[in-house]
Amino acid sequence: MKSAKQIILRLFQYREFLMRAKSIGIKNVYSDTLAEALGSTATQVRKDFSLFGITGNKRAGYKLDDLLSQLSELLGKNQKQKIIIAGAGNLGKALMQYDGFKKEGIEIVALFDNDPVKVNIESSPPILPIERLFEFIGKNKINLGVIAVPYFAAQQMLDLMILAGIKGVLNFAPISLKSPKDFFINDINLRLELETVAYFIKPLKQED
Amino acid sequence: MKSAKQIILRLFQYREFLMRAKSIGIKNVYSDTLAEALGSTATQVRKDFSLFGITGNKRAGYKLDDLLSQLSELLGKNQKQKIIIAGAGNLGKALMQYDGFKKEGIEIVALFDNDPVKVNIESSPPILPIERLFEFIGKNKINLGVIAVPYFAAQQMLDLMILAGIKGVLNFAPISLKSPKDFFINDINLRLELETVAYFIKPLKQED
DNA sequence: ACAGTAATGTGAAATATTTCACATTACTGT
DNA sequence: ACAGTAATGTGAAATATTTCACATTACTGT
Ligand SMILES: NC(=O)c1ccc[n+]([C@@H]2O[C@H](COP(=O)([O-])OP(=O)(O)OC[C@H]3O[C@@H](n4cnc5c(N)ncnc54)[C@H](O)[C@@H]3O)[C@@H](O)[C@H]2O)c1
Ligand SMILES: NC(=O)c1ccc[n+]([C@@H]2O[C@H](COP(=O)([O-])OP(=O)(O)OC[C@H]3O[C@@H](n4cnc5c(N)ncnc54)[C@H](O)[C@@H]3O)[C@@H](O)[C@H]2O)c1
Repeated sequence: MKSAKQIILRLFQYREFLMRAKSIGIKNVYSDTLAEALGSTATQVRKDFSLFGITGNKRAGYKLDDLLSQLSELLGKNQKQKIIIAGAGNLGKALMQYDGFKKEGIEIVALFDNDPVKVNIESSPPILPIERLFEFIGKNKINLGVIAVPYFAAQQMLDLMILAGIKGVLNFAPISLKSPKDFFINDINLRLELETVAYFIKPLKQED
Repeated sequence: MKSAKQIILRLFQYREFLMRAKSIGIKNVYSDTLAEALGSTATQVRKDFSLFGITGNKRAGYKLDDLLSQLSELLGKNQKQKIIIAGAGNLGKALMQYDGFKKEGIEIVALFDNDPVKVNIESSPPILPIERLFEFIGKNKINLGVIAVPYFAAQQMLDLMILAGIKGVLNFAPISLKSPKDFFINDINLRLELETVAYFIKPLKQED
């Protein structure tokens, strides 16, 4: 099984749509429905399912509840996920205040910062001094971290997290981090994502 | 020329690294240097360049300044880019306060919100009432927008932006938006990005 | 001056991903 | 009861992307 990041992201998107469809009372969907919703194709949808052994009903599409539970199981959404965030700046706090994680079983259990002004053990989740990161990860068996510190602090933060037992991170620092092969890093560089849009909307010169 | 989003993103990453390398006094780089820096391969780097007609010096790699200016030209970084943000919530404000855009020629000229409490025409950039979005885009010839409103408001926001003359958006709302074919949308769903990491660090069952 | 070599640049091969084409199947309607 | 059909599921084909292999070239060192 390859499970490239792309396919997994699509499976999450299918699930996302299905949950919304369920909430408005829909009971059955077709590969076509999913395709339409994501701007993809019906074949793509069925191929994705086929790759993971997810099946529907010939002629009658997919029972929404069944499909949803198959996807949830596959994607590991039946377990809760605790995460910590390194860096309680603009982005760290935006994530902290976002209310969309909880209902998907993602709990931000703490943020960490080296700026005493940012520290606030009373907030929910608490913002703790960075010195407590290592111990906290171990004690609470956290395996997923978010890196929202400036780029020059990102590698040391990652090293510390790895040492403490973290297995994968979502990294917002605009720098390519080094890690062991079995460690999973998902890099998101928001500025580059913005610049990419800018590139594609530029009037083309003589490209063909 | 295909110019898939992926390649363009890599070109931006090369540029990113080169700027940092330049700042520490490096004058020459090799495809190997770039590959190492991004966790890619030297062939990939040269192939990417080759596809866009970027050339170096056989045997002597690339002169950093030359390469940088070729990439900058190609990626359209010689022009400034003005952008607006719809939604001055957690994420909109995080972007507003981020200081890394300006030095890359990206200027957030205004945010827009329908919550009077959020509006602040004195801030820099100003947070304006949503009613002014349409007129503002037209007057200031903005062609790039960011969607940072809740998902239920995202499509109407996009429609409005398109009507006003926007050519592409970075969309944070967790929903697949409909737009004309020649309109460019870059979707970023932060929750799914986090869930993807969670998926990959799960102890595998019997996948092979 | 020139041999050795370490780099680029790029077709071709390999691999990954998407799309096509169609056999299979179960529902629907009479 | 059964013919028609509208859907799935999936090998095979097509396409896209990455990697290989190596000819070319210009620098380096003597
Ligand atoms: N905010 C954005 O819109 C945006 C856009 C693109 C990229 N990014 C990147 O995301 C990351 C976070 O951005 P931000 O805007 O939240 O930055 P920020 O400066 O607002 O916050 C960074 C936080 O990290 C803390 N910090 C610094 N060094 C630390 C250390 N060694 N240990 C612990 N904490 C430390 C700081 O005290 C601060 O609170 C940065 O790498 C930034 O380049 C952010
Ligand atoms: N903050 C995060 O970490 C995070 C994570 C994942 C996804 N998202 C997505 O990003 C988007 C923004 O998230 P956020 O956390 O900033 O949300 P938020 O609720 O903090 O901010 C949304 C803002 O949009 C404004 N708004 C609502 N309807 C509007 C309308 N019709 N016109 C103009 N303004 C309107 C609200 O007043 C608010 O200020 C949302 O779609 C959210 O689902 C955010």
